[in-house]
Amino acid sequence: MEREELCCEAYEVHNEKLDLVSRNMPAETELYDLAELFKTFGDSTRIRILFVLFEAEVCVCDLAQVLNMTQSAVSHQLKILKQNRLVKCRREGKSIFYSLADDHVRTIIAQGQHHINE
Amino acid sequence: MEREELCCEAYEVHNEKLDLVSRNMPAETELYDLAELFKTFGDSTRIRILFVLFEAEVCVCDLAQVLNMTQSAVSHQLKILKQNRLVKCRREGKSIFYSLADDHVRTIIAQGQHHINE
DNA sequence: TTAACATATGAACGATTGTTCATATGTTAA
DNA sequence: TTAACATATGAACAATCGTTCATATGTTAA
Repeated sequence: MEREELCCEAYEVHNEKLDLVSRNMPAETELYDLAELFKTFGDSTRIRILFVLFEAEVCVCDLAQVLNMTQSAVSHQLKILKQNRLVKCRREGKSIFYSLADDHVRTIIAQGQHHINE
Repeated sequence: MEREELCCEAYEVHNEKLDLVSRNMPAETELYDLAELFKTFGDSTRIRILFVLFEAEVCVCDLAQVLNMTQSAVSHQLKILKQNRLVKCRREGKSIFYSLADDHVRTIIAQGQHHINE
């Protein structure tokens, strides 16, 4: 037997399981990146911003008005969403228009909705 | 025109967009629940726990050993995962075995992996 | 019942997070 | 250039979060 001591007094079964687990555990960096991605979805303000972008490409001041937030607060959250590649933006004159970066965002939130509505 | 003042000096277009947005914005409680769900995924310790449960139903002390964490820390995180219905558990003698609550968990994490690996 | 094991939980701590405020950057029209 | 508009950003603050430590609860065997 490989391990000296084990909990639960059920040695063999546990070793089998744990070997299987370590074979399929992603690398440390991927685990960190995954957590970071979901952390980005884990705030109702950012979720609201994303739902706005589901419907339209909008500028920062419109987001602030619709969500009843300060321009600064919106801008800070947009930065986080952009850093995690959930949104992209383009400049048009004085305004900067934000939109969804790709369709994974829709899929992930849709899966989340399925989970909470059952 | 409905609104008195608007930013970006582009009144009509914005009103159209914002009407569309407000029609499709989920209720406050759903936004909050969604954020709460994703917050649960937003920690690398909990992600690691879930990856273990992808492979096997395990007890708390095994999780602690595999993840090199204290039993207490694991137990606290399992409570959060359980509150958000990501895992379920059953007692077998002195041990309590944890497993995935449903397959949404796998799907959501898989979507997350797709997003970060592109 | 008692002792040993497995898990859960409350308090406390440092660390992280989201907002606000003030201000900086960038763009356009005059 | 200057003024006005749109957005970004750094510092500061309260609030939330994850871990640790000590201890409580629950189960089993003796």
